[in-house]
Amino acid sequence: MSGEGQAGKTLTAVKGTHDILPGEVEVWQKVESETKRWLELYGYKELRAPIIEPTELFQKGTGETTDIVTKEMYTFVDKGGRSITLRPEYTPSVARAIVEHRLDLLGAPMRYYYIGPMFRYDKPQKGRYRQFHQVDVEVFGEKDPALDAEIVEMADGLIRGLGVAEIETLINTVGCRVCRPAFSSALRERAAAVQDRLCGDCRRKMENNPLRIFDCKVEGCREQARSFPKITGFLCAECREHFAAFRGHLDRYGVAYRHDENLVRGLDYYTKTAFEIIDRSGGQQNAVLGGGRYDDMMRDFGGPDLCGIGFALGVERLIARLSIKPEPRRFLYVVHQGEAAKAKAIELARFFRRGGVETLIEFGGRSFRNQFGRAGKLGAAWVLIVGEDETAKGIFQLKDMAAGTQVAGPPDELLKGVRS
RNA sequence: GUGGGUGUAGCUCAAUGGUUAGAGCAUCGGACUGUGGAUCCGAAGGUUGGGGGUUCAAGUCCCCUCACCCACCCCA
Repeated sequence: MSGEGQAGKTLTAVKGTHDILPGEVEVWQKVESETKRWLELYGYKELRAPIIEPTELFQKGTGETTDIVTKEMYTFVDKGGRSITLRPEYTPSVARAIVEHRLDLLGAPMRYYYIGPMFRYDKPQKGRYRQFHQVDVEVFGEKDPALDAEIVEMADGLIRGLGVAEIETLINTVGCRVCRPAFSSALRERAAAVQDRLCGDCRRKMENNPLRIFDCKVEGCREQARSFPKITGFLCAECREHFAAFRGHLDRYGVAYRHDENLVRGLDYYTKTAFEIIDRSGGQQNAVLGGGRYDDMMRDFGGPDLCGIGFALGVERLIARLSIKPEPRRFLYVVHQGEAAKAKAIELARFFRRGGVETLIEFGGRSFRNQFGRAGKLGAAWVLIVGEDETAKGIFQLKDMAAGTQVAGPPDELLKGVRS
């Protein structure tokens, strides 16, 4: 394509965004409906927040130091001079909605889900897009580790239920404000001692987020990281008990998981439980789902002291690993010839649609042969024949395209035949 | 933001620096004006991503640029 401002430029979708066309959209619809059904079995209700939010929401909620906030947000100033951001993630919006509408005073469980687009100004690659879609799940106000286990069991069951078999569920704990500082400084100290053997990125991580050294892909760093202190040795009593109880519940559910001490989450607000579901069949962007607990986020955000836990599932990443073929829809194709028949055909199309049958009628005015050919190619289940004779008698022909059989009758009788 | 790869018809791909850039599939029309996705015949479809350069001559070589793909960073 030609560059900006050049003549002959064709318009294309914005970099990192994609059209989801008929043929593929049916897979999305299936994933969305199955997801909704599954989450609602666990008592979740849909909460729909706007796509745009005040920029400040993410600065406070997601964290000023995160990559998302420092370099990945779509931010603009609106005509009223407000700084607006297309949401890069959903959790802050839910927190805002709870505070704004005082949902915490309703007495109902604060279990929410949402499926929709998120926006991050990343460099696109496989499994990573500038507009992408997440299934987002949030629970606020429940601190029992039984919930942590229930959520992981639900997430695991959702992905398996959709047909991704080669998955692995990873769990870890990242401690809390009481115990993490000691761990961080121990880690920083240890990393500093061997820093000449770490990559540049890790030397940088050493300062602001030493936990992330654990998920570096450079072999030298991985090797060093193996001898680094583990979080489990630093956990406070509360975090230790929480993690033990969480695992106990997972065992009771029979969920297969692996404790990965290197699992850290990218967002600042996580506390205690962290989990991820990855696809084992290879590929780089293999994290299909990630989440954890964030017990301090709501309070830091200026809201009530409510703990929270949740996850986000990447819909594109999930669908890339699915091979489901939705059932083709069965529909009726109306063929007609002549002016009077055309008028009747239009009337009959409406009659069948009102009767609940998907009906397609086209107005090309071609031969019956042509129209039949087209009905066959489009995959019509039935063809309704409306010619001069039929129109005059009020008795029409209905052909079953798969069987090749044909019956005659008045419209209401044919409708019954199609619906049975 | 950093690095690598690829750009030719709607799609998948051909074309030693040398005629008017081709093929398959798809589309449309005809054979075929009351019954099928087949077959045969035909048509349409392109500023070879864009711009500049080298050359008698560029789809092909060089530079720039854009887009897509892949990887890093980070994340879903």
